[in-house]
Amino acid sequence: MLPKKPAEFELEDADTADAAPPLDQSVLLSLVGYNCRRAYITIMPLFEKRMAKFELRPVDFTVLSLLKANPNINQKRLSKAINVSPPNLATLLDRLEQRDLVMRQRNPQDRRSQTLVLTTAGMRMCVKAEKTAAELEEKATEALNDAERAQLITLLQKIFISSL
Amino acid sequence: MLPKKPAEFELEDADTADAAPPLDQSVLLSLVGYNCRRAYITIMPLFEKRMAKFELRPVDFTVLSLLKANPNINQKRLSKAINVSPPNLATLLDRLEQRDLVMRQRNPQDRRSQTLVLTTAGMRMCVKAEKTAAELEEKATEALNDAERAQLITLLQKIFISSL
DNA sequence: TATTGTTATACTCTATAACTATA
DNA sequence: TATAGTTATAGAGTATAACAATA
Repeated sequence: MLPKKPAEFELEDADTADAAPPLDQSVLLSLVGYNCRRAYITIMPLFEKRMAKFELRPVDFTVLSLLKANPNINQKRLSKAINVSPPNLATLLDRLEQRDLVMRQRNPQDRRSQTLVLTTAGMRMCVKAEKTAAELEEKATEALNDAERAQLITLLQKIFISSL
Repeated sequence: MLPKKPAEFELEDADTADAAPPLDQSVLLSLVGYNCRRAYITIMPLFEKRMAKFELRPVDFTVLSLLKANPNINQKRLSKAINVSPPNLATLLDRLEQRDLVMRQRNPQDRRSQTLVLTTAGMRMCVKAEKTAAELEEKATEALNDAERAQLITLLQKIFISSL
C-alpha cells in the first residue's frame, strides 16, 4: 500500500506527479460519516482477503457468526439484524445451504417461517473464520493501542446503539 | 426508526415477534470494521436525505467539496483521492458538468489532462451543501459530546491516515 | 386479510478492457 | 512507448413487485 519509490517523488514535478501535495480535505475530514467510510474502506480489503480462503464475503461471515451465537432464529429476524432484504437473504442462504454450511428447517409451530442453524461444517468454518477475524483486528488497528481500540468501538456504538 | 407501539411487544410471543430478544452480536461488535460499517450505515441515510434537496449523492458532494478546496486539480488526482476509477469519475463529471456545477478545461501545458474547477453555481451549491453537512453532523452524532466526537474522528483517522 | 419466504427483475455501483488524444 | 481521459460493457450489490404457502 505504501509508495514503493518515495525517494523519487521529489524529483518529479510537484504539480503533475502522482505524489503531488496532498489534497486539502479539511471539510470532509471534519465529518464523522466520511471518516467512518474511509476507515471502513481501509479495513475491508484486508478482511475480504483473509475471508477469501474460506470463500466467504463479509456478509456471509456475518450470517455464520450470528447463526452461531443465535441458533434457530428465522429469516425475518436475521434479515432485519443484518440489513439485508428478504429476497437477497433468500439467495444468500441458498448458496450457504448448497455448500452445506447452514440448514433451513420449517418451524412446526408456524410453517410459514424457517429456523436457521449452522451445520457441523458451518460451525467449524465459523470458528476458524472468527479466529481469523480476531487476528485481523490487530493488523487493521495496529495504529491504535488497546485502550484506543476499545474507546473507538465504544464511540462508534454510541452512534448506532439505538438501532440494535 | 423507533418502534411505534412498544407497549404491545410484551403481548406477543417473544420467539416470533419482531421485537424478540435482541440478537447476540458480541463477536461482531468486537470488530472495528463491523462497528465502522454499522455507524456508517446509520449516518448515511440521514446524509443522503439532506443532500437529496441538492440532488447530490454523497460522492457528488465529496467531489464538489474537494474541488472547492483544491481548484484546478486534474481528474487523475481526484480519482485517486476519492477512490473512484477514472471511467466512473468521467461519467460522474459528465453529469456535474451538464448541470453547470463544474468545468473541465484542457491543461495548456499538457493537453492530455484536464483541470477541474467549480462554476459559480457549483461554488454556491457547495457552500450550501457543506453547511447542511455540518448541521447534520450534530444530528448524526447527538449521542456524543464535543470531546467524544473529536476523539472519535482522531481515532478513525489513525486507521486510514497512511492512505491520505 | 396478514405474514414468511421466494422468484423474477430492475437499478445502482463498481470494475475492466479497449479506445482516442496527446506526450 | 506511456499517460489522461473516454466509451462500452460486465459484474456485484441492492431494491422492488408479484407470487405461493401458511396463518
